[in-house]
Amino acid sequence: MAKKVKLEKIAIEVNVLITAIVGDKLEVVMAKRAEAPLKGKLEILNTNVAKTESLDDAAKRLVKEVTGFKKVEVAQLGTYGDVKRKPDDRVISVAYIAFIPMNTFDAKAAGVEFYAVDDLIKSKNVAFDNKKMVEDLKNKLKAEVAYTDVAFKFVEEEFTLPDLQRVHEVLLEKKLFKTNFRRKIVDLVEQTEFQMVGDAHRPSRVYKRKK
Amino acid sequence: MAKKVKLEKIAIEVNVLITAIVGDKLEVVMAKRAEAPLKGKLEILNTNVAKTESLDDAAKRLVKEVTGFKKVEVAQLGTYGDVKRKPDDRVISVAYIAFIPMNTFDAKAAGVEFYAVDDLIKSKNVAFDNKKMVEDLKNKLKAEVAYTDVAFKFVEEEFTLPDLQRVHEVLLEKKLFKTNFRRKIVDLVEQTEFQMVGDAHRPSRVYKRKK
DNA sequence: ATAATAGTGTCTATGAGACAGTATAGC
DNA sequence: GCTATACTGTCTCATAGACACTATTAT
Repeated sequence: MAKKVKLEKIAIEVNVLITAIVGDKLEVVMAKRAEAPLKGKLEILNTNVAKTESLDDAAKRLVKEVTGFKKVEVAQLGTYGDVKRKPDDRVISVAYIAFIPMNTFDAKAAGVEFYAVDDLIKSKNVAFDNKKMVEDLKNKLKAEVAYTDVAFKFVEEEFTLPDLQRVHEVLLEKKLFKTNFRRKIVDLVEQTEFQMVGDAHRPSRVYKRKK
Repeated sequence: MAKKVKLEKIAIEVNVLITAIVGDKLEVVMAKRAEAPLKGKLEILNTNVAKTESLDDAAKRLVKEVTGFKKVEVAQLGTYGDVKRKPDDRVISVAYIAFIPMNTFDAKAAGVEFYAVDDLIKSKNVAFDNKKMVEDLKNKLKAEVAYTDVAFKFVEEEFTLPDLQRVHEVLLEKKLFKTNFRRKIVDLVEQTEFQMVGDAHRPSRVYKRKK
């Protein structure tokens, strides 16, 4: 019954979808390919994995290089291993999501660019199977926001409830009522002694997660 | 900013957690290691990936070899890439779940053995990081049963509602009320013209999924 | 008839959805 | 004052939990 299979080493890389809520859109950092194949098309940031680093560490290293952050949070999205996913070589990609809290990363200053996930999904300019990864990203976040704490990863340690609500709304792709949203998360957060000022309206209170 | 990284190919393999509901337990096929390192310890079935097959195909091939099934359903669990996850070589494992509908696979006849997930998690006899994979399996299924159709993968195309309920109960690790369970899934299934006979009690109707 | 499990009807408690209202900032 | 958004109270309706009841089979 056992079948003989040729044992060859296959190249492996890590792709990282650097992801943030920008305005009222879910966005991800993409790069224009500088070389053939598919020169000029958009691709997800990627790196090789060193012999001496774990997959998680490779993903975090890439994010730190791009953002300059000391600490980054990543989660696996999935591993993409179709034979012809890249035209030339056989490369298996372990895709990670990196969560960037809103308004903490100046992409322009870092020399990279965010793209709206919904635009990428409609685009014809995305390289390899990277559109599939972006779709999987969107679907995974949408599914998980309802029953996990993933939304907190898109805000800083201290945040306002309107901001946190916006994260939920963007990921769920629908508006929520303030009352109902707050009722649902009130047990998970606690007020700090701060509030946001400077806007021409009632200031929002600053909260943090309850331990 | 970019860092130079030694480019070496790392070995990759596919692990498959062949999973079924057996009685009122979640179980998975494990094998006793015949060779060092960790000879005698239990490990998840695994295979190399051929240059010409996708990761999914490698996982399905392994399951077909073991079960003799023509058609198998698999889903990715995650990819495990710590540097020292195996003592000798650097091997990255892409772990898959294979769903075996209840009472369709005679493990003894196939020369393999099911182990209860809860026992494995308590055991000191599991090789490498395979206990982590088993834990992840359990947690993923428990989380997903509530909001996905994963429970249907553990029953055949035609099934009884008591069986489907048992799948939910085992994965959720709690008893459910018949009425409430049926109310929740009634819209997803339709009765066939069959029923189960032979038991000393009222026969259960046979259902199938609604399209 | 008895035992055992399948299947149903329905009360109640909880939580989600909707909306109206009040509060507080800048201008 | 006006405008804009933060925040709160509460009604209603849908769904989940609990439990009592009936149905049908083998022995």
